[in-house]
Amino acid sequence: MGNEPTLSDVARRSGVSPATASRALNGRNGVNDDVRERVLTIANAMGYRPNRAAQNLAGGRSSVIGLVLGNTQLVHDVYGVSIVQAVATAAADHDEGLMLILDSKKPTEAVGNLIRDGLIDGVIISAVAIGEGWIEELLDANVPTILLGAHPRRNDVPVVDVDNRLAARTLVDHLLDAGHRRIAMLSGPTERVDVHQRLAGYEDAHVSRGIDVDPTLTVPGTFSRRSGYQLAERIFALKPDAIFSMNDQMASGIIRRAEELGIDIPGDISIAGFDATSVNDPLEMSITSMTQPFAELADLAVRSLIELIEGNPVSSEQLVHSTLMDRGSVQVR
Amino acid sequence: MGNEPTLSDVARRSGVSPATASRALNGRNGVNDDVRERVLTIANAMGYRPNRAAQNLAGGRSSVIGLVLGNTQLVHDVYGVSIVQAVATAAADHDEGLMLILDSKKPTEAVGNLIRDGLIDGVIISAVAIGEGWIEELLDANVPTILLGAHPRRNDVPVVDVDNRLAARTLVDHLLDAGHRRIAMLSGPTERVDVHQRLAGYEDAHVSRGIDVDPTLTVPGTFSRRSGYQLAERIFALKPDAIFSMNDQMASGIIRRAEELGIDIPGDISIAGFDATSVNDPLEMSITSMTQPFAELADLAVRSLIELIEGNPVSSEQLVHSTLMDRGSVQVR
DNA sequence: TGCTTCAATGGAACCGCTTCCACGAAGAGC
DNA sequence: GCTCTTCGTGGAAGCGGTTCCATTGAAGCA
Repeated sequence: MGNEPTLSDVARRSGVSPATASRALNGRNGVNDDVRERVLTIANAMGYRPNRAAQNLAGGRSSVIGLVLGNTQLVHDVYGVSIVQAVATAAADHDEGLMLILDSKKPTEAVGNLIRDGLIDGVIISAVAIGEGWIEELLDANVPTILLGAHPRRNDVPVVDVDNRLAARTLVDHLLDAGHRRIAMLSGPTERVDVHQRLAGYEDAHVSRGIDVDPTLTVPGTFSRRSGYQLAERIFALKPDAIFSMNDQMASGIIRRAEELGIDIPGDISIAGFDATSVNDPLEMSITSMTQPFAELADLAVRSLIELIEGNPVSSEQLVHSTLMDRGSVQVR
Repeated sequence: MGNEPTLSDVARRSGVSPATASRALNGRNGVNDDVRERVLTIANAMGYRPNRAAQNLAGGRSSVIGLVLGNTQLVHDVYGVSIVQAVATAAADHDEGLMLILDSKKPTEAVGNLIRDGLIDGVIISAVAIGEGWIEELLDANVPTILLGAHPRRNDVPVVDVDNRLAARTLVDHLLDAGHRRIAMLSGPTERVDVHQRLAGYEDAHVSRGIDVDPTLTVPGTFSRRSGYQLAERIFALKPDAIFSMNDQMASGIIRRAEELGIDIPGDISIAGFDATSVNDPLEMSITSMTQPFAELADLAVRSLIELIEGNPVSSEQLVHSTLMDRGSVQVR
């Protein structure tokens, strides 16, 4: 089995210099069209693939990006898993390698090393990692970075996220349209930006109809299913018509508790979630929810990161639209 | 901000040639001890880190390995997720980068390209990917490969796996010890090797006590929770004392159905699972199960792959021991 | 027609590291 | 005391690309 063809091989076969061959293959201009075509054809015929290590050494890019998730326990984290899967796919689509960085011990160092080692060109940091102090360091480390989900204290790093505010508003509008008026909300950790955004959306929906917002209807959760389960009774005690849970996992916990208490969902209380991950467990009741457009988010994040790496400007906030999935857990009153 | 120090910088500062510095840093012999120490100290002080792309170009290794999962939907796959997390951690522990390959479209090409591009040195293929035809190609492609979970038709590739047969036997012994005699089994896809191994373990346990194995007690499932739920009634109809489900997810489906049918677990029927992932959902009943020692498996796989990459022999099958987690879903009769 | 300008191309340096090979000095063997 | 090894070391050649710079020939212009 002969060795892999190199650029020189292609050049020789094409009757040009390596320099020209390189230019032709990389779409640089200053190459005659017929020459370019010939080189391309021959390279293709030879099954030529550039050696990335060499490219990287010479040119600076490795064509590998990192995905940082911090020390999440993926097993408990549907959102995180979805992100991983989506970003992996998006990266592949853009012909980028994807390096997974879960190292919980010293991620700054890990990422810094990866960058310095020349192994990756930039990183996508998932919101699930945000809040861990080391991220700050990383953000200051001057590596091309895209945040997937906003950071509470940094607005100098481009963010890609779902339009949380609008999504929440859409969902609450749906609830209001269905005739509900006392809409309890199970929110998430208050330091999270998306939580605030969704809260704002909740308020938007109320305000636009002149309905007062009752702050006592909001109960802070932790995004875990258990948290929904445990806080369910407290929420039921608020006597809501409907419950807006900031993710499906908590909603599922609430439903579980409701079953035990003999509360009929959606007969007695409507419920709506977020992330549209309830599809996760086909045995659980499906939940009306706002989608996280993972594929879109991931694609946008990867594309933006590439722009950043190539030195192009990227707008500081890019929001992706979420759509309502009506799955029947909201009943018209 | 000055540029990263290079090997030459270190060499110059140490008063030696780059060649010697390289040898010193890489632990090659033929370097005076005091020289080596001096170089090491200085390199350390300068915060020197080798540029991997350069190392790779010159030496051949990239210090990045791939993890191939095929086109699984991670969201539905606790096992797969656990593998990802464990392998990521293990790779980091061994100072290897981890490239995630989920590309479902043309993974052979993807992996082949990654290897040829010089981006990764070898791959770990998870059992969840096995059975997809392209794996065959990949295995023939002559890249260092470790299988995490046995392949039905290949024994020429080193395998790392849990000792399925012994584990199943241990579990069934536990059931038998508890006084159960009619032990129904919800197995997995019959083409899977681990399924056969666990079946063998089930038989081992029976045979060693002179108990006849009743093949009608075995029902094939698909490892999904839904499958457990759907097959539950069929299993209940077998009037078993106990059920051995080949993973916790199916067991959880069975339990869900039992709840609905008013069957008391473990009062009426004991149940035991596999993988010990039931911890996944704190709201579901916990299930007596055999552990998948993910951390160990991953570590062993990574270490073995490194051996392979370095040209050292690796035994064709390495089994990791599983332990019984008694979580109370088995009741003594 | 003669000179400038520019597009197309090749030559060569370089990215940072590893390793082969040559060389000198010191220790071993006689 | 004089070769023969052996050990420690430096020089230099790549690894496979990219890119700067020089060169050339043709087109453009007066």
